[in-house]
Amino acid sequence: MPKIVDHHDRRRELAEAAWRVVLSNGIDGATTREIARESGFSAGVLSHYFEGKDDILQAALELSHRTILKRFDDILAGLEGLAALRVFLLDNLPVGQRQIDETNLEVSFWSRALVNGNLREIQRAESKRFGEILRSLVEQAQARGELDPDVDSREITELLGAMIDGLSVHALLYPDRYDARRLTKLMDAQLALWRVS
Amino acid sequence: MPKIVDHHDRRRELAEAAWRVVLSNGIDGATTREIARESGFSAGVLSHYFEGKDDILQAALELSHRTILKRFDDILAGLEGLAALRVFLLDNLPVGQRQIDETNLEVSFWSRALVNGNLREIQRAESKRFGEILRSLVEQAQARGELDPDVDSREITELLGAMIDGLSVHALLYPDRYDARRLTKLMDAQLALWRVS
Amino acid sequence: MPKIVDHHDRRRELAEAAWRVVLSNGIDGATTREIARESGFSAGVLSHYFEGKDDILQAALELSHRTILKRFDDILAGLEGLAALRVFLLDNLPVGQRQIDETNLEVSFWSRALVNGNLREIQRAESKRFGEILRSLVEQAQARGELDPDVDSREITELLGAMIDGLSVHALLYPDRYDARRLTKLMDAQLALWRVS
Amino acid sequence: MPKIVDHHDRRRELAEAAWRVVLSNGIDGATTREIARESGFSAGVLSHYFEGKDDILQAALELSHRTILKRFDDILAGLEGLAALRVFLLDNLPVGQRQIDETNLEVSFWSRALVNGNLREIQRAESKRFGEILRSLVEQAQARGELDPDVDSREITELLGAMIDGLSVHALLYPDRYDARRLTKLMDAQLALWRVS
DNA sequence: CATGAATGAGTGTTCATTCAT
DNA sequence: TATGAATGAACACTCATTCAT
Repeated sequence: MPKIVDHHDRRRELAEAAWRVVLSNGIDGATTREIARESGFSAGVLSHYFEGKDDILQAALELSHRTILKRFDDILAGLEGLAALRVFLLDNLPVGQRQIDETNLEVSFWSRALVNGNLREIQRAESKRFGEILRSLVEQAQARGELDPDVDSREITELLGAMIDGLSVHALLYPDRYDARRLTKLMDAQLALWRVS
Repeated sequence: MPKIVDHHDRRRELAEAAWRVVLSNGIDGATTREIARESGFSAGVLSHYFEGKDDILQAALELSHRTILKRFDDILAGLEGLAALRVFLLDNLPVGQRQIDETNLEVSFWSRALVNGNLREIQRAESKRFGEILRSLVEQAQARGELDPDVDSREITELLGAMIDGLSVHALLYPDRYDARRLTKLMDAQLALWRVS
Repeated sequence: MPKIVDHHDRRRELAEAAWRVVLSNGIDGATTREIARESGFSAGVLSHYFEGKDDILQAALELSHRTILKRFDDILAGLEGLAALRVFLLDNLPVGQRQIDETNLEVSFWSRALVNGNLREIQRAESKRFGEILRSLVEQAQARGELDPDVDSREITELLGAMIDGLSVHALLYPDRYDARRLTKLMDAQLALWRVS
Repeated sequence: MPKIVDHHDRRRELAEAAWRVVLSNGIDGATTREIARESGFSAGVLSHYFEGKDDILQAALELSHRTILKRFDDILAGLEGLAALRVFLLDNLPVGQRQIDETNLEVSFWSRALVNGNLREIQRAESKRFGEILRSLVEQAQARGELDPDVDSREITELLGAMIDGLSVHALLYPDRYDARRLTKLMDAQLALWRVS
C-alpha cells in the first residue's frame, strides 16, 4: 500500500501556501512555481489537487472565507446585542495581524473578481453570508433597544458592511493613518450614530 | 527635420489607452502590447515615453486622479455647505458610467498598491487631496449648522471616505444589489446621521 | 503469500488498453496515464510490466499483429487459390470496424516507425510474414491458372501489398470517398488485371 | 524605419525549418523550441508568424504540397500521354532524396491527420488536386490508345494513387527492399497491366 | 503485486523589453 | 520619432517515471 494522503488535507495545505504567497508577493506575483515552492512540494504536485492556477487561487480565497466564518462562533460566544455586533465588526477590521492578512487577501482578489466571474461569485456568496450575520446582529441590537429600531435594518447593515470594507482598504494602504485604535474609534463612532438617545 | 511631438501629450495619449485597457481587460490583462494596440501606436513606442510597464500603469492612475480632481471644480460650482458635500460624495460613487469606470480603475489598482510602494504613494497622495477637500466641505456644512458641529470633522471625513470606497467596491462587485438609486439613498442616510435635529 | 498474477496475461491486458487509447486519442494522445486509466489499473502498474512507454506501444502493435495473423487461419479455412487470395486481401482492407481499427493502429505507428528502429523492426517482421502468406496465395492462384503464371509472383505480391496499404490509408483519411463497396471493387479490378483471359 | 521583413518570406523560412525538424526528429519530436533552433531564431519569434504549433506544422505540410505541385510543371513539360503519366508517377515515389523527404513528411502527418480535422482537410485538398492531375494524365493516355480506354479512368486513377502511397510507405519503412530501381520496375509493371495488347 | 503520491524535465506559449533601421 | 522584428526569461501546465508503502 502506498502512502495515503488525504486529498482534502493536501488541498488545504496547498491552498494555505497559495494564501501566503498572495500575501507576500501580491496576487499578480502568485505564480504556481512560487506556490509550489512555498508549499515545499514540487511544481507538478499542484496538478494532482487542482484544475489549474485559477482553481488554486479560488481555493485559497474560499479557505480564507471558511476560516473567517468559523471564527465567528468563538468571537460571538456569550455575547448578545450591540456588544456582539461591535465585536463582530471590530473582528472584521484589520486590527491584528490575522485580520490584516485576511483583509489583505480579500482586497487582493477584488481586482481579479472585477473581470473573473468565478471569483466574483465566491465573493458574492461570502458577502451574502456576511451580510446575513451582520443583519441578524443589527436586528438583535435594535430589538434590545440598543440601536434605533426605526431605521431599516437593511440600511444599517449595508452601511456597516461598506464601512468595514472601506476602512479596511484604507487601513491596508495607509497603515500609518489607521492603527487599531483609530479603526476602533471610528467604528464606535459610526455605531453611536444609531444609538438611541 | 525630425517630427515634433509634444512629449507630454503623447504620454497622456498612451496613458489614456492604458486606462481603457485596464478597464476592459482587468489590470492583469493589461499588457503592453494591448495598450500599444489600443493607442494605435506600435509596441516599441512605449519605451520612448515610459520607463516600463509599471510607469505606464502609474501614469494611467495619475491621469485618472487628475481627471477626477479637475471635475470637482465644475461639480461644486455654485454649491455650498451640505449641498456641495452631498454632490461631491455622490459624484465619487459609481452612479454613472464615468464614475463606474473611474472607480473600476481605482479598485483595480488597490491589489497592486498593496505590494507596490510607488502605486501606494500615488494613491496616498490622491487620498490626501481627496480627504482635504472632503474635510473642508464637512467643516463648511458644520459651520452652516447643517451637520452636527460637535462631532470631530476628521472623524466625519474618515467615515465618509471609507463609506465612499466601501460602497464603491460593493457596487462594482455586486451591481445588481447596488444601483445608483440605492447608493444615493444609502449615502443620504449616512449624511442624515449627522444632521442636527 | 503474494497474489499470483500471470505476467503474460497482464501485459496483454495492458497492451489492449494501449491499443484502445491509440485508436481513440491518436498515438500522440496516448499517454501512460490514459492507458492506465483505460486498463483500470493505477499509473504505477505499467512499470511492473513494461520498460517504459515505448515498450507499451510496441506491445500494443505486436498484439495487433498477432491478432491479425491468428485470424487468417479462420478466414482462409476451406478456401483455395484466387478465392482465398481475394478474401485475404479484402480482410486486410478497412471494410469493417475491426479492420478499420487495426488499420488505424497500423497507420498511427508508421510516423513513429520512421524515426524509431524498434518499431520499424516490428513492422518489418510483420510485413515479412504478411508478404510470405500473400506470395504463397498468389503462387497458388497462379498454379491453378487463375492468375497469369508468367508474371513474377514477387512482383504481384509487392504490388498487392502496396495496394493494400495505399487503399487503407486513403480509406481512413477520406472515408467518404472509399466505402467498403468501393474498396472491394477496386481490389477486384486490380486482381482482374492478372486474370488469364 | 525598422528592418522590414516580408511576413510571407519569414513564414516560409520558419515552415522550412519545421519541415526539416519533422524529417529529422519525427513529427512527435518536432517541438517549437527545436523548430526555432533549426530556424536560427529564438523561440519567441514563432508567435509573430504563427498562431501556435499546429499552425506551424500545417504551414510545413502546405509548403511541401506547394513545392510538389510547382515541380509538376517542369517535370511534365514537353511530355504527353503515357510518357507524362509515367514520369509523374515516378516523381511521386521516393526515388531520390527530395522525393524521399517529401514522402517522409507526408507519412509523418498521416497519424496526426487521423485525429486532426484541419490536417485531414489539408491532405484531402492535396489529394484532390493530385487526383485531378493524375486522372487527366490517365485519360490522355487512354485517348492516345496507350492505356486501355475501356477501363474507367477513375478506377485507374484511384488504383495508381493508392499504389503511389502504398509503395511510398513501404519504401520508407524498408528502404533495403525497395530501392529506386525496384520502385520503377514495380510501377512500370502496374502501368503495363493497362497497356493495350 | 499494486498503489498513487511525488517528481522534475520539458512543453507550448506569452510578454516586457531592446534596438537597428 | 516611430517602427516592428527579435529576444529570452518566465509562465502554466503535462507527463513519463520513480518509489515508499
